[in-house]
Amino acid sequence: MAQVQSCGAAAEADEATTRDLQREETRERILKAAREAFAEKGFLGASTREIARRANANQGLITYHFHTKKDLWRAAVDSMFNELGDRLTSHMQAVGANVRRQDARAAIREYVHFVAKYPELFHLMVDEGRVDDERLQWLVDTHIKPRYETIATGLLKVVGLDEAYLPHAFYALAGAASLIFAVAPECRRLTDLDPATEEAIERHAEFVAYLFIPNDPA
Amino acid sequence: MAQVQSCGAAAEADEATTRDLQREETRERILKAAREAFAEKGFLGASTREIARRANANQGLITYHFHTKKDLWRAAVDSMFNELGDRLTSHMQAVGANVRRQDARAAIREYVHFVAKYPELFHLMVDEGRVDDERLQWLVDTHIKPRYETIATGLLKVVGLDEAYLPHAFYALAGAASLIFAVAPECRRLTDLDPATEEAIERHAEFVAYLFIPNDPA
DNA sequence: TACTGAATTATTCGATTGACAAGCGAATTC
DNA sequence: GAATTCGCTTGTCAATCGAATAATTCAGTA
Repeated sequence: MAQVQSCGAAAEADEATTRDLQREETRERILKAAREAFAEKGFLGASTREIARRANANQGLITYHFHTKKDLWRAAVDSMFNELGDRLTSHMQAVGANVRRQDARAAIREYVHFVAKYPELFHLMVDEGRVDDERLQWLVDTHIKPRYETIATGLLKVVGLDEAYLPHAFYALAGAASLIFAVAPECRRLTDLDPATEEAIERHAEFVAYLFIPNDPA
Repeated sequence: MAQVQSCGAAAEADEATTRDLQREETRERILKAAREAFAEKGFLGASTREIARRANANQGLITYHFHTKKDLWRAAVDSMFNELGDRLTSHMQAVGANVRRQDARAAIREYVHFVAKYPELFHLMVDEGRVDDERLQWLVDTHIKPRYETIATGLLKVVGLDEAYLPHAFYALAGAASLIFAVAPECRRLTDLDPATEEAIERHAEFVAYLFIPNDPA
């Protein structure tokens, strides 16, 4: 992940720059620690000192590289959505214009696997979605809205869904797909199932897929 | 909400006790404010000073009546779950031993209406369910486990559900029912729907009920 | 009425938070 | 090789947190 501009034929300055390498390396180290910490403790629960400690970096470096804690959080969310959004949109685009039920189920399966691998995204959404502040506005506009459009149109096409039910279906799907992984420790304590196992993920994916897109076309 | 032991025929001391009345009244006022504040800001985001301000009470009263902030939170959770238990179990018992699909749908409807009224319960579950600490253990053992049993057996009876899918169905239902209300500000910003309105709640209840218990018995 | 004890207030404490300023020292540049 | 840039460290600041303590008010009792 510590890649710098490795392309050779550039016009301006792109020397090896040992300094830039280390700069990017520590920046990435902090970012990774921030993602983990925010996922575990939430925005308020994770302190910049703990993030720095996780990243084996000085606390002052956070201010130096990311200005404020909020900006660090923003960068962490960005990196998550970028890394993981690619998976989903590419899958959706592969499905194409005329979606069939099997394709839609596969997309839901992909979505479930996605949220299972990165439950911190769900935590972020729930953490930020409850208070209507400037952070939420940024989150919705830059990341959630485009994803909503994609999923929504897909659901409209496949299942004969009244447009009025669209928000309901969207949030029902998101919740049904994500919650079990978001509260995995609780699930382990409540049942004898570990949601993190591959079989549990696949079983949940199948359940949710057939829940929203049943066999009978009705 | 400021009811005291109004029953007359008691053995020991149950004088009118103007003081006990006021004591219980302020206690309840703080509890209500705490529930609201915890729902909006989360456990860390809500300060005891803000809770006291909301309750029109002095901050010291929180320590006096509830000892610590965690105990206040615990009491808030208790009061919420007790109300949920009353509503849901009475509804479940009315359903009786041989559950029919319509009855099960009604129960789900009731559940949706409840989580719509108290989205803070979902926030609590997500907040606490992600870290396996002593708070989670208490939460699962005292509140979630009994509710899990109830809902699980209900689902097993009505829908022909493989027991292996039980945890998946439970969390899928909880997530599908709750998320849209838990992130209501986000939903308002994302769509043109306000999940807090009565019609939106009922529409969501109907959607979820028929999602998990479709018309065709198959 | 004088007294008592509980409910409430006012004040303060130690700890932790995010953020900042000054300086160091190695890498870079001239 | 001297000068300088810049990633980084150290130390510190005001603000805010939960909680404890002392002071005060006031209803109930004898």
